[in-house]
Amino acid sequence: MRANLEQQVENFRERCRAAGLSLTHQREIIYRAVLESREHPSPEIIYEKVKALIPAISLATVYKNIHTFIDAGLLREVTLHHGSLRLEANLSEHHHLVCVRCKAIVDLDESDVAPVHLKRRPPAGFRITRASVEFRGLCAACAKSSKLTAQS
Amino acid sequence: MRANLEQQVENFRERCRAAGLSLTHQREIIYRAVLESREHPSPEIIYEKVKALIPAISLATVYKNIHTFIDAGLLREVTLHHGSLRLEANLSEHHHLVCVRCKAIVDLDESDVAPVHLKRRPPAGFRITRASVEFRGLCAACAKSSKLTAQS
DNA sequence: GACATTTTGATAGTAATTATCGTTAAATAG
DNA sequence: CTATTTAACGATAATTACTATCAAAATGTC
Ligand SMILES: [Mn+2]
Ligand SMILES: [Mn+2]
Ligand SMILES: [Zn+2]
Ligand SMILES: [Zn+2]
Repeated sequence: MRANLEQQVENFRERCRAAGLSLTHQREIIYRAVLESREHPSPEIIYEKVKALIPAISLATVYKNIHTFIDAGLLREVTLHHGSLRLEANLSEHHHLVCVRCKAIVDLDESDVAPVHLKRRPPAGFRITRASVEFRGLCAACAKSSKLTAQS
Repeated sequence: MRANLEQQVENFRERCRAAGLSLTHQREIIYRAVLESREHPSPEIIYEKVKALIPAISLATVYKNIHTFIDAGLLREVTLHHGSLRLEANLSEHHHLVCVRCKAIVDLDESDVAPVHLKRRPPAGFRITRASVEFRGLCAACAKSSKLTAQS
């Protein structure tokens, strides 16, 4: 499941070529920085790490490449809703259906999903208070208007 | 599961009193606006809805009260990571453990979780491409430093 | 290596959110 | 019911995260 680093970097180079992306020094360093991070880093964190290796790098370059990589399917974003706060008053346990295109969020009742549970003990003394499932996909409207555009 | 509106508003009033929060006109209108929204609205959307009823309301008031409500457990945020983009290079199907306090995200292997699946047909022609579980709770470090502060 | 095309770095600009502060409304005491 | 205290509000400046612009530099192709 966890291929070795150089193998993943080689795969990265191939996918860049396939996607017609120039293989720049910056790109490889940025990609490696994410690859080596276990903590699901923010662009700022990546910027700090990359700056240690390429002091002259611009924050804009980091952001631009992160988006390039996401579009090419080389990286993924943890949540589709980092753009702004999204609220709900429904405090009952339930799940969500999210459209990767328009970001719509639809509630799914708890009873509509097979019970989720962690088989192993949570790592490192973590106390779990709730669990919910996020189903990602395309809503009907978006599916109609787009016939496959590299999606997470 | 879906109590009637006025009942929920009455519950809201009680919880405000219990939490020592003044019952202002603005608060009730804001809370109702979220309660009546099925679409997991952003603060801007709530602001627009509320403005129709209280034209002089300030956007800052909407934001402040939303946070007051979240802190009091009256509302919940859909994602704990709306502050900034969080990345991952792990493209395999897996799940997450998230600390509600420090926002740390830890990977859980797919094999550690009972298989998730939707029992019913997805509503309205939604095409699901992937599903992942988010377990929320407190990491060991945060559990140590906080003995219960109203958490989602 | 020369040329066309991308990408980069610097920086100005924008969107979402938060802080500040003087004014107003809610809660409480009398 | 009125006065007083305290919490909340509205206007707006400030901050944070991100995006657009554009001239200079690096890539890829022949
Ligand atoms: Mn919901
Ligand atoms: Mn992950
Ligand atoms: Zn959609
Ligand atoms: Zn924590």
